[in-house]
Amino acid sequence: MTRYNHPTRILVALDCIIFGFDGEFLKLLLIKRNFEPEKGKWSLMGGFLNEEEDLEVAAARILYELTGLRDIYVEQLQTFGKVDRDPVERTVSVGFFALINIDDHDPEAVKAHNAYWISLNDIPELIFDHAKMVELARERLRYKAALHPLGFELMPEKFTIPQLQKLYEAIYGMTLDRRNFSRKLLSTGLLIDTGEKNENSATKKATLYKLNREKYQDKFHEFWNFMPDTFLI
Amino acid sequence: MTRYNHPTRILVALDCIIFGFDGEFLKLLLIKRNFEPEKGKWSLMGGFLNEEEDLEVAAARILYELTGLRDIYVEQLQTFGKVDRDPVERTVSVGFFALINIDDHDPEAVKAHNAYWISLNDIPELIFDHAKMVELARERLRYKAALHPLGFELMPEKFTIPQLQKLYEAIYGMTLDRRNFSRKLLSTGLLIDTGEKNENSATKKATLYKLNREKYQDKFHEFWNFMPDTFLI
DNA sequence: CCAAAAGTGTTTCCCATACACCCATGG
DNA sequence: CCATGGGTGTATGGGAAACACTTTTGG
Repeated sequence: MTRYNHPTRILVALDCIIFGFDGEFLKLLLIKRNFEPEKGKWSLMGGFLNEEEDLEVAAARILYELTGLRDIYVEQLQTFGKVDRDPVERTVSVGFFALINIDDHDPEAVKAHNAYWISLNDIPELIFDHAKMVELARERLRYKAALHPLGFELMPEKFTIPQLQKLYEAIYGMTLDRRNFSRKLLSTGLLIDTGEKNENSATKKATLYKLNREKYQDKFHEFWNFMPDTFLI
Repeated sequence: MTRYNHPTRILVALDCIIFGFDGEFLKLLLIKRNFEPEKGKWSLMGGFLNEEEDLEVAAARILYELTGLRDIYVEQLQTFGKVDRDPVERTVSVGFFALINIDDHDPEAVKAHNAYWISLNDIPELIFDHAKMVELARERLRYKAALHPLGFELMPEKFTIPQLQKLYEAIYGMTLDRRNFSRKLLSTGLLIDTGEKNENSATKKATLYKLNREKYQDKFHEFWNFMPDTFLI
């Protein structure tokens, strides 16, 4: 079998930055490592690329292994390739950015990997360059969520507008005007009124909406404007 | 020396999508391969990642080798990792997106690599998945140039507003209103009037501007709006 | 009846758009 | 003096932002 005449073949790893939202805080699914290397420390969920496996397939495999979920929102973040990023051996790692509904994950799988949902405000020290990956993923979320209706990926099937507003306020660390936010969202035509109300409320029950999936697919790449003009990245 | 107990180490390649603008057309720097594999066919400029070399350093090395330029605009595009993307051997390739002033490149280096500037309208068939890389890079350029003052990277040191408008029209394949474009650009405060005029003109000579580099650095990541609101990706 | 949260309405003001007009230059 | 392209001015409309008010619910 023919091969290239180049000496350097390298381990290719994948690391997944997995976001969730519990109604109040933005969270990441992190692993308290009960295996080597760096046993006992915190890290992202990762794995190695196999010989006969597409890169995206490997990412889906690793995400499924930890969360029990398929067909979730995943995009490539960036590839990290500093020589010394992994002290064990030269490794290039492709970072993947995932958004899931925090209620959908399989608790068994998460527990089996010794993984926990950690608020973005309380991220512990992470191994290797994982902190840099998290920071970049956070910027990417802030960037894209301002322009595209990304936030729905973090919501349950049915949700209220105030819940969605809380998500945006968590992403950007700022408060938003209730009335303008609601109008902006409804004007996108992305919301379908389910006719139901949120029963978990001590006051006026908010309307439960679901996502208009067809329109969401069609218009996802258009530029929208989910944040006030006064907001700057 | 300790190593990971994983069997698959893979060649890591880099491929560079290099954009230039000649005043009329957007162009790519492509290679007519006079070496194996796929000798005689067209491809992007690429190379392999070395053992003791950071990924970004490798990209800069490859770009320097072809153009003779350092400190140009480079960003990671995406990593391509289909199993069969390279028929010679399993190879993962990191795509890099570069913007250069077409007049600055070293013609000797370009000639030595048998490279040519090809208009984006006339891209020939490319090897492997390079056509996909080009398409993605093109989308990235269209995306970012609408939001950030990226276009200046493709301009010479001194340029006129009509020249810049021609660039945007080439990127998006549409005509723009002269007067609104000019106002929008000037209102950013990114342009410094050099006091000189473009002498290569048969009619009224346009003002030559240069980029306000400090402001450009500071404000690059803010959201701007260089395209009409009616424009959708 | 009251407090807290959800929903709807209104006014104002800025800015993007779509125009028209004037200026400079070479032939 | 005229054709071509560069530069400046202006009216208008839509939409974002900043507000006030009403409605629903549980206690």
